[in-house]
Amino acid sequence: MTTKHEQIAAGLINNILNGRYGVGERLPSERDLSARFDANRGSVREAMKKLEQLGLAVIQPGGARVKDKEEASLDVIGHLLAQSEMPDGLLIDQILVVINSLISVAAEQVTEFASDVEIDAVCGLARPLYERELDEEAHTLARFELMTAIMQTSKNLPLYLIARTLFQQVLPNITGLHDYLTTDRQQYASLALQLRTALQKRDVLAVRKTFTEFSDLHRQTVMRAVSDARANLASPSQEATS
Amino acid sequence: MTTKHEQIAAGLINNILNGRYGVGERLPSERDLSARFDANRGSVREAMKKLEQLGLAVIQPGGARVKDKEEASLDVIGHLLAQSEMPDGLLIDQILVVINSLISVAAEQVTEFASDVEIDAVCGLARPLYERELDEEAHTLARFELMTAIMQTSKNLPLYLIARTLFQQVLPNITGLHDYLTTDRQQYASLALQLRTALQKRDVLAVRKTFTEFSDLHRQTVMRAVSDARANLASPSQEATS
DNA sequence: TAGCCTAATTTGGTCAGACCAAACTAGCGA
DNA sequence: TCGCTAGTTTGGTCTGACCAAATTAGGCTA
Repeated sequence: MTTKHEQIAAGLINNILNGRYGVGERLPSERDLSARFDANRGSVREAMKKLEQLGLAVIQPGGARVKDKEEASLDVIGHLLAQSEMPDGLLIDQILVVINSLISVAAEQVTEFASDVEIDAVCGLARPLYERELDEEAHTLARFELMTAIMQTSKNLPLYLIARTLFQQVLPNITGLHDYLTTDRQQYASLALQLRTALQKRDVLAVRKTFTEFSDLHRQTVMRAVSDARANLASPSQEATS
Repeated sequence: MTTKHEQIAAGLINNILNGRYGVGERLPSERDLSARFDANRGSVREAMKKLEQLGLAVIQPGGARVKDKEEASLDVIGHLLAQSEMPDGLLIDQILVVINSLISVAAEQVTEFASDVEIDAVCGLARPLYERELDEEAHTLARFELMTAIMQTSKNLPLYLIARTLFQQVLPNITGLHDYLTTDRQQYASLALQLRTALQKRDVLAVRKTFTEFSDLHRQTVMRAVSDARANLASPSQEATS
């Protein structure tokens, strides 16, 4: 069971993201909330603290007010994705765009500055993509691990923190998509090989090109799954359990 | 005066980032800390909540443990920059690399999808850079505003949240650099003009090219200031107060 | 002596009730 | 109608307490 202040925070977050509390509006007082959630005021305060950290509310003497989503922390993304049963396709696409951009930068940094050992380690993580037969879930995981490794090897802390945060927000919210994923393993394998040779030759241009293609492929794959899933959700057929 | 839990949190954050508490090590208990900071346990708990949100510690029954910086939230960047009197040049450079990458993406999105009105608004924000004579601070602010506008107009929420977070972390920590900034206004002006025409023609390639140059220039400017500042700090001369 | 298992202690999670200062509100008076 | 004031509400902090889980210490067994 989750702790009480987590439940309270989750409830408040949902209410805010659903628009049940408008921007600028005052949230109920801590004493109100403690009564409503049948909890102690201290617990409510801890939940409010979380809202403040998420950037969803400002807490001041006199009352807590709802802030605009655009002023929030990056961590709201996960909550936004979790709002509806099937995550918002547009939002996922936007996230992928960002990740793709960051991973290109990271890959260039790696190509230029990483040690041979580090390059080898990264290449090792690319291997499963062209050597082994992986099921959908394992394939997704392998891709994420490869990307994470590249980000980490880039030694760019902010970049890595952003990527890790985004992954953490996205991964738990796309489990429902696994049934709809149709991964073109062939193409991924060819790209993984391409990446390996480019990295080992330290060919920045080739790496960049590979990642552009890799990104496009990745984005197409996910977006196709999202639209399939949404279509299926709209008119559920016997495929739902396949 | 800041609130008590903020003071406590600040103290703990510093101690962690300074390495006074090693990774994996157990933090003092809430009761210990409340005695040490002469505060109530509830206040300490609120501070701990902040640490947890920052990703600097995990809190479990049995004790709170320090996490690795790499598992932290993006918000630690600001605290990292604030650690030393003069912000870490490498870290700032890494941040700029990320921002540059993101703004390129945003600019491309804007060029392709933004309405004419939005394009005009962005161009309006570029104007001060080539029309007016701005002092260092105003120039920096104008650049930030232009970048923020582009990010916002891109309609990519994650991208915008990341950029805004980074700006918020960086801006308060580079005020000490203003005295060392030597901005090449000529070049900025020319690039701003270039950007305007490229945007209005909706020429993606030109926009991309402009932003590559813009980014390089920006990065060089800031990095020069950082190294100057650090040199001056190492051997303070009469210039310090200029 | 080495290793395991139990019991005492410590720790975080929650609760109740209270006081203060700042912010807000309603009502009074000019 | 406007402005000021008194009362109320709100967040910030404090004291002290109980519970369950985790940790630790100790004793017991092999």
